[in-house]
Amino acid sequence: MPELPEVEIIRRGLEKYIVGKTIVGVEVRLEKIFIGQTHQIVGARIEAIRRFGKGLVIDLSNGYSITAHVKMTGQFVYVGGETQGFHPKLVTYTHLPDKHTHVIFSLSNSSGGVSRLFYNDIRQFGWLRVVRAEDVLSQAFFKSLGPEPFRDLTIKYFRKVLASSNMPIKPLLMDQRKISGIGNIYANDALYLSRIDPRRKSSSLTKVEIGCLFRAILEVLEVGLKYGGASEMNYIHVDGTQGEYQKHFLVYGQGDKACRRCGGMVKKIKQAGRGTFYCPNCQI
DNA sequence: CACTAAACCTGGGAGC
DNA sequence: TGCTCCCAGGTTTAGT
Repeated sequence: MPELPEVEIIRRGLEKYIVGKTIVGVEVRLEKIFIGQTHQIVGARIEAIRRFGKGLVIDLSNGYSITAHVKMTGQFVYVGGETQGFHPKLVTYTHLPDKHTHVIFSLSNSSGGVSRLFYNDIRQFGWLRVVRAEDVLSQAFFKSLGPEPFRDLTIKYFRKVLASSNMPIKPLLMDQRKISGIGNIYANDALYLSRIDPRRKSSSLTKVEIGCLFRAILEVLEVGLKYGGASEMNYIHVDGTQGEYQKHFLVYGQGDKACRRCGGMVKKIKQAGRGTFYCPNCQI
């Protein structure tokens, strides 16, 4: 379920553990996951980690970058001296690689110590792609992304997008071409927080409702970040620990449970093929 | 162009 | 124990 907060937490983890290290080897165990040639990245130093929407970019010292998308079940897990053996929340990844490990990077630090970064992905939907640094943003995925919260998404643009769409508001929030970073969990929770029915036609929202929803989006993403993301399915941090936001869901995953605001029954419906949770009593 | 539906995959849970 | 069926959701592609 990685959305903006989860991918940002992964970005920070990669920044902490792999920036400054040199790639000394790459083992690709599942060809379709890794698009590119391993010789393009072996020998290069990792310079920076960037994020655009739910996509990651690992910039290397030789003019290449590795772009990545973890989709729903991808994991980057670093195993080295810095992460070994003392985390109370560690989800035990000392047994890596396992059958879901598709790419293994061997890294070395300036004093020659070797560590490893594993890319695991149960459902194999994610991808890693080697591209020239200058071509990253012209790659189809990155090119298609709309503005994102906390960066270039403005209330003015948000009003314009909503006003010009006949879609229900919830699928619109998840449309990465219009706004990037929001997925199913945070779309559900932002609409709940702003008391808006997810089925409402986007263009029917009033100026006040739009302002309220805009603030709710920033709020839920911030809370998600604060708790280290939602480890509902397979998402974990680069050091192998779990996020906690799944313990603080407002309405996501609460089907047939009591609404925490009014006590009414939370309803689950399907919109554009995705599960939608809302309280029919307090979301109007 | 807008929009929908299926495809990509595996694991976990329900029902039998 | 083990079978079938369904569900999870972020793109990506095919189709209307």
